[in-house]
Amino acid sequence: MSEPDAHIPDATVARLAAYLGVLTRLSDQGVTTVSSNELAEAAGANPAQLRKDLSHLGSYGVRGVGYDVAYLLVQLDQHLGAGPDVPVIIVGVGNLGRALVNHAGFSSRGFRVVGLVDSDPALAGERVEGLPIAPESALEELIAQTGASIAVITTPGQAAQSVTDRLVASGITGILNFAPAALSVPDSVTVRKVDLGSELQILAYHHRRGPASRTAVEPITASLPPVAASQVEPSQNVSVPKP
Amino acid sequence: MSEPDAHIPDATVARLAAYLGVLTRLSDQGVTTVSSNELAEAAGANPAQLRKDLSHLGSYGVRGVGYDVAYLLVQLDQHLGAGPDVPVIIVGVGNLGRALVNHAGFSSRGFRVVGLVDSDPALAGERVEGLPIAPESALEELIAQTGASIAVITTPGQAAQSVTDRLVASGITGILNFAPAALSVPDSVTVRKVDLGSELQILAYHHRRGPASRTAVEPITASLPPVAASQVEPSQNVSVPKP
DNA sequence: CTTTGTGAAGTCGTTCACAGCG
DNA sequence: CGCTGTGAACGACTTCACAAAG
Repeated sequence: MSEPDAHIPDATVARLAAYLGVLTRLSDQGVTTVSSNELAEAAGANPAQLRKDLSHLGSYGVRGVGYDVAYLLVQLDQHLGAGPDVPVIIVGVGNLGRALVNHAGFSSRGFRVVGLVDSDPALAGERVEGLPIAPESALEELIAQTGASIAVITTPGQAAQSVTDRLVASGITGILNFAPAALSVPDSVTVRKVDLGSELQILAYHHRRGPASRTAVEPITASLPPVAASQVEPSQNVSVPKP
Repeated sequence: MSEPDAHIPDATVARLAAYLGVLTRLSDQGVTTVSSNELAEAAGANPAQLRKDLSHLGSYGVRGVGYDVAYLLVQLDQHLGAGPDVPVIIVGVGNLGRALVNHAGFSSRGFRVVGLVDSDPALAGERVEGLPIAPESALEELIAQTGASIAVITTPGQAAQSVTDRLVASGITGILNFAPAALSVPDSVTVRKVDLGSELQILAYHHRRGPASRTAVEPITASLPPVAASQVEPSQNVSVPKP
């Protein structure tokens, strides 16, 4: 299975994104070669799993040596990336929305926040990190002008579904949802949900079980409920066992 | 399996946390009864899965009727929760850290941010939402004084591991990690990782596959790599198919 | 001799479908 | 008669272990 176009499991895609991040850092550090052992450890994964994940894309390693960082980086980018400067808009400019405008993790991956929208008229026109906040009525226009196909929702839960419907109608195909609500979208749209409150709740649960229980957590891109639709929870977890 | 103490799969725990959030909202709205169908839809899950999840805790429903919202809420709280006002500290007071200090999703779940730490001396003493920023040297003291057992890391990636080591040494048992780094911790500590850059990358991947491919995303508490250790990625995703 | 790539086996989680109970 | 609770079937992901390649 070295052919590129086959179906790639969701769990694998999530890990590939993590590998990409690690590779970018290694490349910046001047590292030229990595073995599956090294890369897996840096990404919090299992070496065998990493090799299998990579095998979905093709054979980019050299037996007896490992992987060329620069080359693998390019290959991963071609499979996952959408080129540099992918436009993203943020809907809901509260504390969280503001914090994400210049988020380093976004820009380092080639994403750029090109638009902000908020329903509060008092915010219209205000600038955050140099970017003006558009009124909610300008949502469709903003998407058309910026060409964004990915949106981040940081509104209160009750506003999330109506915003989502408008985003979808305007051609958005990927949504990162921080609002505490299950979004309903067509199968053609992918949703990943990040529920920070649930994250702490999960940590509290493990704590209550006592320091003795070593219940593994979910890996970043562990397993997902493979459904035809596309609501995903970003709360992926990665278990880091001690091999 | 109606006995409480059995082992609960990580995937289930993550969903239970989501159910808890939905139930709280329903309760606030005055809803007194829900069926597995209704609750599952609101949480973005499958009715059968929800019933199975709940069965890990016991039989709290009434056949032919559904679940009593208030009662189920209490039961879930007892299994997941750690009581009201669970203390949490945040290490790394950048944009993201500041945004999380008064995050509504935290307080509504009973968590309260009681301490802030940053390595930048220039920030020491500054207040965020009324809470003073402590110097890094006071980390251990802060944990001892507040009794926090859960920490949120929002530092740059390179600082994450050293901070983690100190947190663990001070008795922290749960870590929510936003830094782009795989943390190494003992089995007794649970780590959940949220990598926002990877989240967008995953969305971009699905976009590239064209609107035709309805690759399901990972469910919030889908499958995890069950390891003895406890590094989890919060990037859980939930697929929301159209039943 | 080292490290990749991968079929096969094993494990875990989700979905089905119905018995059980109100 | 409706809806829950659950054993059993199914499917997916992970881990193993080794052949192949450099």
